[in-house]
Amino acid sequence: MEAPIKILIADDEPDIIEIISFHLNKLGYEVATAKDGSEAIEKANSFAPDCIILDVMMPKRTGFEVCEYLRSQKQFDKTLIVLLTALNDEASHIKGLELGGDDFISKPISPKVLVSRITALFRRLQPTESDKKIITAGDLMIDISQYKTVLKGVTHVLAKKEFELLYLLAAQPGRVFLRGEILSQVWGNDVIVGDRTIDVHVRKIRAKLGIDCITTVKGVGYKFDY
Amino acid sequence: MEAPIKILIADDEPDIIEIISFHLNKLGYEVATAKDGSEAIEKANSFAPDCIILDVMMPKRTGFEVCEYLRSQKQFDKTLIVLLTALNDEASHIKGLELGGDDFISKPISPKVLVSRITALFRRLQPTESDKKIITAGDLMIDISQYKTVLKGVTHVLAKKEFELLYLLAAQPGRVFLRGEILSQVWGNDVIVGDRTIDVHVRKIRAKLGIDCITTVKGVGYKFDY
DNA sequence: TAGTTAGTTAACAATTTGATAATGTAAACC
DNA sequence: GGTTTACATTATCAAATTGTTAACTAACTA
Repeated sequence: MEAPIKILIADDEPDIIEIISFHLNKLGYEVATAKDGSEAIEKANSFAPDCIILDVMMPKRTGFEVCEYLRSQKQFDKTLIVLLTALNDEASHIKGLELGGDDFISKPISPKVLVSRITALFRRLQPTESDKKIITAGDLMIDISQYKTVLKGVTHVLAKKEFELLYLLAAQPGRVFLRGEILSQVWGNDVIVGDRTIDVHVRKIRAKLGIDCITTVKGVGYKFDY
Repeated sequence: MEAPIKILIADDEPDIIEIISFHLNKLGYEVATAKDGSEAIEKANSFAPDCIILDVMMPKRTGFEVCEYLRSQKQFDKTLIVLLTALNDEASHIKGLELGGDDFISKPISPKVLVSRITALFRRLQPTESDKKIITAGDLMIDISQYKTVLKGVTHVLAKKEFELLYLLAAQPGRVFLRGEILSQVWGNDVIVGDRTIDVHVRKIRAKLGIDCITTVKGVGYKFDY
């Protein structure tokens, strides 16, 4: 995510708001606050936060009501909702989660733990992070999820081994890979192939892309340089 | 998900295992258990659970160690990890989450709350945006609620598996799906079918729609591209 | 119960890919 | 200047992968 992550805190106790804001700000989050349930809904709409921390016991509308409302609105589909409460009874805990809350934390709250839990939730929310593996270098783009390379807007289709070899090198531009490293990474340790095989594949990549993005380091190996 | 959700419980106290298993089973989850850290890792590999509940204090390997190990393995990327502990100190709470845990719960645990929290975590894992029932790409429309595809205004009726395969690929256009992914998503992990089965279905889809919207990536898999 | 449909498998054809050998080339070394 | 060394190039062939067709089975339907 490019823009800073936005978090809305809704609680009627100014002390709580202040201490949580302080910790979240310190970590680079953009924070907005609300002092009751109605304001929480207003701010949710205007601020469009990525995460909303809701005290259950608030004037005007309870955290439960706000949570239920937010969950009924499509634009808050992906918004994390963390419910805070002084009550530690099982029933409200379960109710909070059933209304669509992502976490339910009983007071007294350690700000560090709260922040830690929110971080854990955000981590889970980024499923594409590990999937999206796109390397870009100048006008060359290498996308492993699509198994394709795009150079100056033109897509070039590489064979499996060619692609894997290019991807390995391009993942660490400038770093020289020994022939042995390349063999074990791309071909695996079990397969036994000759040294010349690498040369041939390097040549094919150069030919297909039409650019010399792979540099030979004589007597050592190859590196991606573009 | 077609197949039942699998949960692994690791705790050295048989009572805890029994009561949690009971509740999870009742809700239709498939449950496996382990009595120490080493067994937890073994079972994680053989059982391939969607969620792992780890007691922190276990013989052989602690929950922290197991958690750290699992997070270092790529195949457990998407596996939920819930840590249980008798200690309620802030430091281990934060440590557990930083090691990659998705939730951290202090004992004594209410089984209902535990189950409720796990459900909340799973709910978040479900793709909300791609929950869209209708996929459109150019003049092709794929409607899962009616199980039909409309191309240039003409409705084409695909068989169940054909449709599910097309739907999976079309949900993420351009993304290459490995054969293994396709098998586990469309056919499920338990069913064993040959590789040719996928080819045949792809062929049927191409024939019925009359367009080549599925591209073969040799040695890798298939992708939707239109 | 015969006919239909979906799903799967098997067999073979078509295609692509990968590895190797043979040869060419350029720099390094003596 | 000849020799050696290292890498590049080309051509070829075997192996792997996928496409296609046909046939079989199970479930459903009339």
